[in-house]
Amino acid sequence: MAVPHQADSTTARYFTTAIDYVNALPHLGHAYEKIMTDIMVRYHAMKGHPVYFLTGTDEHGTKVQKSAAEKNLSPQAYTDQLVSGFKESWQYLNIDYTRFIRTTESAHYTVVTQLWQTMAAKGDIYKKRYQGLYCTGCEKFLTERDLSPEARQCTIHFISPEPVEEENYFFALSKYKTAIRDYIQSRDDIILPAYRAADVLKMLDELEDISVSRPKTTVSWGIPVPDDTEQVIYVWIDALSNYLTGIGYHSNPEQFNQFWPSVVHVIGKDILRFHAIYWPAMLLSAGIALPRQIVAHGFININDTKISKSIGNVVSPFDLQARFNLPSADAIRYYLTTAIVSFGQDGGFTEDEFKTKVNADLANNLGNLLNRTLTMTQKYFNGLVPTLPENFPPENLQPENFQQNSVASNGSDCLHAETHENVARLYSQYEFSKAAAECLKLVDWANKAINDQMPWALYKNNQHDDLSVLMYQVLETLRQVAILLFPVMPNVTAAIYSQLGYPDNNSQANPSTSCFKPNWQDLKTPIPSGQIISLGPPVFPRLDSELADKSKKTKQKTKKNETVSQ
RNA sequence: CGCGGGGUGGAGCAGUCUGGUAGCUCGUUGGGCUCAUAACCCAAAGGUCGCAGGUUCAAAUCCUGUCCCCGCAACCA
Repeated sequence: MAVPHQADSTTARYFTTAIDYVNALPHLGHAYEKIMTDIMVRYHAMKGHPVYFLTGTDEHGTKVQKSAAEKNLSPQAYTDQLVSGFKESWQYLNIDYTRFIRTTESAHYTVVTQLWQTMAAKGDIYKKRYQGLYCTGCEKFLTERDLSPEARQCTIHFISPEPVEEENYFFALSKYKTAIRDYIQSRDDIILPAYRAADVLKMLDELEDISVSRPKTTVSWGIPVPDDTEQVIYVWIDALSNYLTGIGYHSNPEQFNQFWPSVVHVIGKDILRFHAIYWPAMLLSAGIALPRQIVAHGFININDTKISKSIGNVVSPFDLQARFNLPSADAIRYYLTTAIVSFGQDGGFTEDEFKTKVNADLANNLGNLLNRTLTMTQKYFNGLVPTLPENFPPENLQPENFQQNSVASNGSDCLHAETHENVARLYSQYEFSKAAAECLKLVDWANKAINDQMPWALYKNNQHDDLSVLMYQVLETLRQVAILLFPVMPNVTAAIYSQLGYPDNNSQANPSTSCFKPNWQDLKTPIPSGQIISLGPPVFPRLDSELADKSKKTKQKTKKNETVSQ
């Protein structure tokens, strides 16, 4: 999707993910959203922009209350358990969040209570008797749509719902209809992908006030309504306002003012309604500036089916780690990044596709390029980054000046400068799959350069200058690829950098977090000649490599036999 | 007439906004190379872009109609 370039007055960016409801451990769907957001954050950090990254968990409500009771735990103890599972997953996936918020934090209680009071003072919250049809199976009120047209029964439980009367607080949502329409139309990139904005505008037409509380008798696990001991605040105000708590709306005004409202909410397409309508309305009511952007991503299907516990196709990051013995989460990050080419669409995961994609792109192309390059550097240059020939004109590092089959260059001041610009543009437009593809083109270019110029032949023929330039170019290309792909794969790129001979500050205390924190400007500081490379084990071993070897060997044997028999 | 997304070589996808000889990855077949994780490089075969009309000198791309798949209820992003 196209994102027009805009000159924001501030470069600060505040990225949020949806907070996850803690009723089960995270799977690839959860992971996708966090990884996408993490890439945004890492990219902007590389560009030198101040960034703040909030993620967390939504912990109130009946389901948590019920699940906790089933396990004989207090709701708090129950959520504590699950939350640590979330945090472990995010740590494994290298989700580099600034703050992890839990809606059960006392800081959040303060913000929610205050927000409620502000909205109430504005006259936007009122009490209303609500009569509805309650299904004891669903444990909720049904709408007309939930009823079978003939029997007027619940379409799930096939029982007739009972009329029940409840007194709830309502939020005057419809009052803000026009203001929200204006907001959404104020720029063409408030909601991304753009086609979703039209959807939201349609929803606005039939907008009614929403119920924002529940009787304590129904839900006790929640934040109490101020000055009413009988009622508990329902999900909307409780959950959405985490974005305020998380940036220090109440506790850290300085930080809040630095980052608000340059906030980008990254969410699933299913909760767009709440973020594009309810949330702005609440903010308008409270007199708080509206978010800069709402980015609605698509879903990851597994084996062509929606992720679903009842279908049983849930795959967690740890499942993959165990199944493929992954050295780091980068394979998962890379796969999910490239699984959806057009941001906003759905994508798919299958074990076969995962293996194929990771082997082809990361092991065969990127990993193997590093390996073959370093081996040759070891062999031909005693493990030192070659020195360019005396009086070598720097502009001759341009691929098109050095060899014919080269990537295009616009004549900027360093190797692959045009790619740098393309990748930056794609990252800033959330086109991560295309950004990664652009980086892989450099890898292809280098693999081809080696094949075309045959450094082993140059070495034999004592064409030392040509050999030096070629190998230098390839080493420098690898260095740049490591920087460019850092947002997607923080681990592998760190390993590449380290094997290229850069000091590795990887702390022993926390090996999963590398200290490799490249800056976009580093692209322009080429690898120093004479640097001692550090050839190590493959940064990206093939997945299931024994099997791959076997099948290939069988094939070759067959081939040879055929040749012999001829 | 509910809303939205999608139907492009064997598989998975770009391209559709801004019409102009159909592109990428994987797979298949043939060849090359030997530095490498049996990886890498080259070449070939394979699609009239769901279907039918229309606009146009020209349509995957615009317009109309139509068929098929998926999501819009819980668990769940």
